[in-house]
Order: sequence, then structure tokens, then C-alpha cells
Amino acid sequence: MPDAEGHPAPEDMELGKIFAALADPLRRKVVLTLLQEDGETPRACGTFGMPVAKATRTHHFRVLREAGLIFQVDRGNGRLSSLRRAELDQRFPGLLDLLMHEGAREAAKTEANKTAAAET
Amino acid sequence: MPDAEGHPAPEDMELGKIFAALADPLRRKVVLTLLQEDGETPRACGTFGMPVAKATRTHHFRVLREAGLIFQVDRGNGRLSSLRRAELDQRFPGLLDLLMHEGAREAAKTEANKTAAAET
DNA sequence: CTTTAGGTACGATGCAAGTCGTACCTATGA
DNA sequence: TCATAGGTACGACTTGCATCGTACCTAAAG
Repeated sequence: MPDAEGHPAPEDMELGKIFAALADPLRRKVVLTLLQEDGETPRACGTFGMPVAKATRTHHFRVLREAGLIFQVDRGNGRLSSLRRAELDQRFPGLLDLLMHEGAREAAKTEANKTAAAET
Repeated sequence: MPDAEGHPAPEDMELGKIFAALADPLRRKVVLTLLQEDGETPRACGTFGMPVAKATRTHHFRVLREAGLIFQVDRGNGRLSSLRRAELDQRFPGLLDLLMHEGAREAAKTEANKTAAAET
């Protein structure tokens, strides 16, 4: 049963919704950013550099929230998002590690490309 | 670069496609079945009990194949599917364990429901 | 109080995905 | 050889998703 803001309880999270949410590269990047920043400091929705309109951003964050990936708290002006790390590790063990692994892999690949370009 | 039958090499597999493929419950069930059967014995496409038309089944198996989740071999009449277990464990460590974990969880929940119904 | 910044709600649109029926292909077996 | 079973190819339909513009809301700043 989700709460008033639409956050599902861990036992109500569905793997299908999690996968569907993470299938989109923009949303995956948001989760990865939160994951890598490691900070418990939540970030404002607008600070992720998503190259889309405001309305679209709201849509993506809703998908992430309703899947159970992020927790959003209303701070009057602005809304802060944080990763539901502990609950996700408990409910879907290995999921966040998988994302982290892939993030590192892509970073390495990008770095390799830059190096190759510099050597041209 | 995929081969002639559309199987991508491990380094060409994309997490986005994997997640998109596994977002569908029918496809997730196919992978889970292969995962649990543990057998190296590949199964024919028609033996998974998918409640859809033949053409739809072909579609789902193509998505799984092009994402890199399954390997299909043409056996003249009939086509056998097997899980690309080793490659997936290498490329996306933790993914199959995550699926297995969720499969066990759902099986337990279903069992609990049946028990509760029997006690009514 | 007015402005401004961050987000949401709503409606519209274009595109991709899941579904199916039908026709066709290929081996196996009678 | 002919029928049958398992799959694919193609086209069509429907639904859902990502996207956006616009209007609106709320709090902080001036």
C-alpha cells in the first residue's frame, strides 16, 4: 500500500515496475547518480541535468517514486529525492550492485574513447 | 555485433534492453523457468505455457534473444532455447541471482496463499 | 506584495510495444 | 507423398509511454 505521496512499501514493490523504470536511460542515470554520490544528502529534482522539459522530468520522477526506487520529500519550494538504498538492498539484493557495476563499466568505456580520440 | 540469428555478443549487450525485456511478466517467467530448471537441456519455445498466440510468442522470444538473455538453436522442426547463463553472470553479475531470489519469493507467497485458502 | 524559481496537473501528440489472424516455411512421420 | 506440428513474416489494431506546452500552485527573496 503506497503512502500519501505514492511511495510503495518494500513488500509491495514489483520487480516488473522496477525493471520498467530502469529500462529508460534517463531514469537509470538518475538512480546511478544518487548511487554514486553515496551522500545521504538528497538532491533537488532539477539538479540532474535531464535534457527534457519540466513536465517530462516530473513524469520520470513519478515513475521512479512509484516503482519504489527513490524517496521524495517536499521541502516547500523544491522537492528532494534520495535513493531508497537500504530497502532496495533488502528487497532486491544485488540490484544496486548491478547498476553500480554497469555504471563503472560505461565510465571506463567513455574514458577509453576519450583517450583514443586524444591519440588521433 | 549480433550473429546471423540475432544473438548479441556479451560486450554488445545493453542493460536497457535487458531491463526492458525483463519488464514483461511473460518474458520474465520464461527466463525464470530456464533458470530454475537448471538443466542444460534447452526447451522448445512452445513448452513454456505462454497464454498467447503463436505469433506473439515468437515476438517475445525475439525480444529475449536480441537482448542477449537466451540462445536459440534451430533444430529443423522446432527451435530450442537455453539461458545464456555464464555470459550473463559475467556481463551482468547478480542479475540472475536477483531473478532467482524474486522467483523464490513469489513461489513462497503463492504457497502461503494456497495454505491460507485451505484453512478457510 | 510582487516577483521568481521549482514542481505539478492536464491535455495533446507521436511513436513504440503487445496482441492477433493469416499465410507461409521446414522437418518429421504416417 | 501428403498431412501435421512448430515457428516465422507480415500487416493491422490497440494500448501505453515519452514528450511537450500551457496553466497553475507554493514558498522564498526582494
